[in-house]
Amino acid sequence: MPKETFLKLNEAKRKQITDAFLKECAVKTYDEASVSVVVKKLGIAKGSIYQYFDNKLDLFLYLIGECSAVKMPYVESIKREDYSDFWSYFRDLFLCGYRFDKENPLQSHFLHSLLENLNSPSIKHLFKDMMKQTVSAFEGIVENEIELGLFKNNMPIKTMGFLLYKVGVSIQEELLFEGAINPLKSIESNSPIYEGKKELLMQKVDDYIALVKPSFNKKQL
Amino acid sequence: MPKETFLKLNEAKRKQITDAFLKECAVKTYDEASVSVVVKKLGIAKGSIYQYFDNKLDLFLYLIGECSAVKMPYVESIKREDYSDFWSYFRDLFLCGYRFDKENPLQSHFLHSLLENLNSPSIKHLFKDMMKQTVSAFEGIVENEIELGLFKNNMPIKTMGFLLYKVGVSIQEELLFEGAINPLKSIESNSPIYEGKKELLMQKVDDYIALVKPSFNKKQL
DNA sequence: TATTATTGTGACCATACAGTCACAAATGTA
DNA sequence: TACATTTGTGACTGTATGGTCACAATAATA
Repeated sequence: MPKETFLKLNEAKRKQITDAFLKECAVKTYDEASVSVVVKKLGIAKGSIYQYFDNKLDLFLYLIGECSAVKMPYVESIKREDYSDFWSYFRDLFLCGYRFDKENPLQSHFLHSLLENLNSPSIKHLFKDMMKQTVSAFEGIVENEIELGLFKNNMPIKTMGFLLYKVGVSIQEELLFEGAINPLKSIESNSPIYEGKKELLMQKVDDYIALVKPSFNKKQL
Repeated sequence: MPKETFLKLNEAKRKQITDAFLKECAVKTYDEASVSVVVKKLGIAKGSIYQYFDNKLDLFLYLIGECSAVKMPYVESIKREDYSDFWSYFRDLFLCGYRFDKENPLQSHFLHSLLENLNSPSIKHLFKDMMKQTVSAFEGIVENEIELGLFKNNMPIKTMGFLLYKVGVSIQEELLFEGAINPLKSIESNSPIYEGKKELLMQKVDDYIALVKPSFNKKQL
């Protein structure tokens, strides 16, 4: 948690600092990201940062919290109950993500970059915990779909949850892998990751859904 | 490539050095792994290492090469042609991996640990290339299965290849995630990753195959 | 044995970083 | 204006690393 010194700062300066670190961390790993470098760019003293935050990790956690808070409303703007089919809900989640990305490029870039931090020496423990939560959320989703009679009930839930999680991640990863999106380039121009690539993204989502649906859905009799 | 000074070493010493670095790198990331530390453990001078290898990366690449060479025969001991069904071949590949692990624990540990290096700052470029090769190999597999009329031909091959690759990786990752295997512990006792866990591994493989098969296989008419 | 070639050594260099702290500047208060 | 409190500063510390190099020890050759 930031110290109150940081919270008492005027909004402009707070945003300036936050944004600078978001940008640094969106482009580099936690361990690569350098407080010294950002501070130089900002034109403020290094000591100041340590009057705002306990340490580098504290700062990083603050960034995660902020960006998550910004994204949350987008994700929560849709509810599973309003869909008869899981996959159309799943699909719309990506539309929400697209809107979030479009309206908050910097935060989107940062959250995307978190995936690259899974094995960062200094914070891998932390990320293991986060992943544990995410995966168990996916397990919950699977359980729910099974109760609804939509997903298969003859497969280990853990495996289904894990795979569903991996599918979600793979969509992003494959786009990256193919070079269809290029965060390092788009962040330079402060543009969203998926700028002008809505169709591309949703096509990939549809591909994955079509491919993966038969694995999860109960067979129709 | 190691310098010839290294190759001229007697086998015992060469193995001693290789093994020490394998162990270090199996437990830590490339960037975390420390030449200084290993050298201390070995009781030799740091300068010696730099008479054997150009630099740390050269050494690391040597380790990859050696371990791959050891694993290769295991993987190549079975051929797709000898199976009527892709998934039984896929399954047997894991049996081969199990044997390799059992007979070469250290090398197995090292190769497993490579997955944690995907985003290591100093070598991520290198790993992107390796992944590119792997994924395109999986695309080749998919293409072949399509030609055989076994896999669906109405899905993008790239996506199918990428997903198949992810499935393979996920098996290992989920076992790790669940704590079913514990490399950091088993390497301490020089025991294989899957010691006494053959059933566990193959059960997971079977689960994944059962789950994922409907996504890839052409529907029977 | 004397000379040369090869291998081994470890103090040392350059580098980079997170985090500190004595001090300075600015702001608030009376 | 005089004092107190909060905020800002940047040189400095401690720490760790990969890599070097002048030199020492050993092995090979004659």
